[in-house]
Amino acid sequence: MQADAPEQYTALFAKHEHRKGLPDLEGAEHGVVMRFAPNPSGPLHIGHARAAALNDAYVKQYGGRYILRIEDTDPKRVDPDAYEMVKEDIRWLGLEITETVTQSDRLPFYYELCRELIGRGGAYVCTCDNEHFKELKQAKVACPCRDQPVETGLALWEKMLAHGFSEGEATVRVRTDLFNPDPAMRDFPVFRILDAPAHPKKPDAFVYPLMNFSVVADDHLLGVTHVIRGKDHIANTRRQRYIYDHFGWEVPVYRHYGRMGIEGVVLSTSQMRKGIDDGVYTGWDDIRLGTLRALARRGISPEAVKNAMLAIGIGDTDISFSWDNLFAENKKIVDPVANRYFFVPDPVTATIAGAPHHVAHAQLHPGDAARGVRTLAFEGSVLLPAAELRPEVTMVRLKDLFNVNLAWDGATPSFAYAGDSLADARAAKAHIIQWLPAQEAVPCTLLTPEGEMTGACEPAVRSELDKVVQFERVGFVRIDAVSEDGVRAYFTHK
RNA sequence: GCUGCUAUAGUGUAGUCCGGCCAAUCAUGCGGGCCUUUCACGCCCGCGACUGGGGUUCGAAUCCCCAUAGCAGCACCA
Repeated sequence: MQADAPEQYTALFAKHEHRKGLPDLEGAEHGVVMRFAPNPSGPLHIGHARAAALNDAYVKQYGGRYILRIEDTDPKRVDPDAYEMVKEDIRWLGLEITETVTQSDRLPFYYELCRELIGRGGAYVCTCDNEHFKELKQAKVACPCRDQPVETGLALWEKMLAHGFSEGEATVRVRTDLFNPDPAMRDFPVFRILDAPAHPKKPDAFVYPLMNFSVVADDHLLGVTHVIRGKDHIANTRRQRYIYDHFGWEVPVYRHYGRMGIEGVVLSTSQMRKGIDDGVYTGWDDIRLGTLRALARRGISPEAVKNAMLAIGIGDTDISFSWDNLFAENKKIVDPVANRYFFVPDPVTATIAGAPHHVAHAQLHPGDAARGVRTLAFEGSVLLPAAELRPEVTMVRLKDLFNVNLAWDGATPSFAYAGDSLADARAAKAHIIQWLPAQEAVPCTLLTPEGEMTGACEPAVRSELDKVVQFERVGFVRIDAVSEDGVRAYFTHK
């Protein structure tokens, strides 16, 4: 059979091979041009990461260009600091951006295209009151401006550009279909006048394109072939087709992925900004926020973020984002590289009777002896985690050191050296716990989503600033700050 | 209300276009075990899903209809 019909044979089995990776994009065989188009209202958050990572992955898969387009055509929603923050976040994510455009730099280009669109009869200048227009639209009735001759439209457009109208007095509308069953499609606006606030980058501007116009203009001029965005843009895609049709341009391939619910962090830019201003959050990287910089501060690697987003993919179903899955991706990346250290939460000082002085050597990484060891000198007393010292506990083993017997006088334990034998500890089912030499422990605050945990860590942790390490038996943490007073670490995950 | 989209285990995802190999994939999570001087890593075993109801068919996760649920849009935001 295999020899007779090899093609059918392979097809038979290909069908049920389980696909991994992203689905193919139609028409992408010869490369793609894609874009990531954030609004500069604040730093990027997890929601942005999905669009950013998906587009990035497809450009890498098919080859081509990846455009960063800053969509700053609404001065009300522009934070001047966001331009730089967005770029920082993109660098952190490791996107392979090939070029960057900023829409506020391109206003003359949009104006020229608008002139052309009006000239083609594809748009008109509407001077109706906005509320009135809405009523007409609902009733599928043309507003008086709709029938204006092309010359009138062009003249009114020039008047707009000459500031002959103020805010709200004139808007450019695309001629679509008043009988479209979806009222959202009917003669939607593409340019409006905004007298205030001034645009942070273009203080003299007052005629602004709406997103549906600038996006089409740029996508066409930049040669964008494929667009992957959230399904909140489905209606915009349909609107944009009208503009493409008026110009006679070729339409890109679109994919709209479903809504992603994210729990446990704040994502709304306005809410974040208010919280920062009010002093509720320490900044854009406060770990209670869903920004990428907050994730970075918690010790999440950019690769983990991208991998998690690619695993979610471009399905149009609404999904809920899983922190567990992100953490699992991160652990795969971080576990092989993170050095191990002792951190003793809620430390109790214990003087151990009868113990010889001893220098312990603990591996920096259990899977990689070549990385070397940390040395901890035992000189009589140690710090132990209070949670391990419960009245029913009669023996513990200090990891990489020796065994300790506990004798309880009521609630007060006393500690005595119990030999070096690991076998003894195993026989006694003693917990193997982390410890620190009392004389050289460094104060350490561990910040978790649940709150602050105070404790102490090894002195060597001081050299791990900005790195993710594992506090043995506690979890992975990122060393956020090192000072005279000690170490501050953020809990990443188990 | 109008317009459109979607529905696979706790979570994410493959399979759905072109019905049979699907008593349904992989990951994560959870439970158990092994390994281990970490409650990490690794390995093994297990748990767990085709929204409901009709229809077409020899045969339906896959096609059709209805229901239900969720989501998006109906901005001079992006």
